[in-house]
Amino acid sequence: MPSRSSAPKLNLEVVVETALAVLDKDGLGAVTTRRVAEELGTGPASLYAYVRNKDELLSLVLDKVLADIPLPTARGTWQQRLLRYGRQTRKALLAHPGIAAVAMAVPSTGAASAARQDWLRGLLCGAGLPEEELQAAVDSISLYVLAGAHEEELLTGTERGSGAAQRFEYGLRLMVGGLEQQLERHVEHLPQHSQGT
Amino acid sequence: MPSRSSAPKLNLEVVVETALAVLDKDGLGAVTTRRVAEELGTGPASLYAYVRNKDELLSLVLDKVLADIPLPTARGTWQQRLLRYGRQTRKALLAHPGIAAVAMAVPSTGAASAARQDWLRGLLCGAGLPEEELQAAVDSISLYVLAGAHEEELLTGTERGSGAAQRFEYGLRLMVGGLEQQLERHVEHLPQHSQGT
DNA sequence: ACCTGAACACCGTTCAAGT
DNA sequence: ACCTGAACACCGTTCAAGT
Repeated sequence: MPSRSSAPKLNLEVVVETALAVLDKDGLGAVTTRRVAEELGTGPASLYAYVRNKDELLSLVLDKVLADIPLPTARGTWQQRLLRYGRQTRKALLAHPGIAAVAMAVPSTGAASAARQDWLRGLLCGAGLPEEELQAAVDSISLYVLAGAHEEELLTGTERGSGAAQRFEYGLRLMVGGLEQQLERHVEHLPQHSQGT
Repeated sequence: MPSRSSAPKLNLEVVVETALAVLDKDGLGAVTTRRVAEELGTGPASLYAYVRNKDELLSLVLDKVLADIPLPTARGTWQQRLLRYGRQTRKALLAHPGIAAVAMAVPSTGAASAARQDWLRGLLCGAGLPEEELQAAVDSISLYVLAGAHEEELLTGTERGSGAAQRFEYGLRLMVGGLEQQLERHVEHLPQHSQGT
């Protein structure tokens, strides 16, 4: 309504959406400031009104993808929920080829990333993992899931049969098994602990 | 001795060594075809007599680093040897900041990489892991070690206190614990199996 | 404040030409 | 066969200038 300024043609949200659209269509290599700007009908310099640099743009694209990944429901054991978390995250990342490479390359700032870490933390805390191990456990799981998806991204069509999915599942189960073992050790040492499920 | 051709000024080994020296001195970002060529007193085009492209050069640099990492001795349990493998690999990769990023980015071809995978395979086979699980287990361990080192590389000096090393150790132990659990399951189902160590 | 054309300082790679 | 200068087709980012 005020006449003193025309509405901006661009905004941060549309810049991030456009970058994600380019990634989905032509891969991470196609996400250049020039290409994103071109898609918006302008030049690369225009993006810098909304973003400090290309890394920040990629971080925002990553967080947008993470924000759209559902978190598992509370049904089932913590093991089942952790496995579902890993599978859902892997599947969602692979739907945007190249985004896992971004996740490995840029520090995981962003609200969606933090929310997912908090969810994992709550899950493992509820399972009985002691406070001093929570962060290390959350980091290990997060790292494995992101790295596994990233490795699958690199495989060409022929190599990425069902084998890759099964290897991902196997490693995820190894970590779940390791956590179970860790919990047993604490139960031994703290026999008064009440055990749920 | 033959006069019909002068000795080449360059060879593949010196190109790879120079690229690694640049990486060690100024980081992965400084490893450009121009910089490596300049260090050799020539232009970037000269490298292409020895290397198909930059990715191949980086693969060779990676394999050179991997070849210099010692493999643990046969002393101790398989768990102890696996932990030593992980710690030694992490330490050696972190001595060349940026090389873990290369390991995550390029497919792990190369003789040294294959030799290390074979060593892991032999270790887990000796531990009693069934044939059909070996590849998945080797891949999971390799992936975790490389990704863990890569993540640590990204941390700046202040963030990379002892916390990062402890988180790496924790995740590595989770995988070892998961493998132990996996082995117990197979012992249950194959009670005639003779168990060593 | 928002936007932009043009330029700067780089890249990886190719190729014709030299020896 | 080995080597190279020069060019090609790109990059991310900056900045003065416009509105």
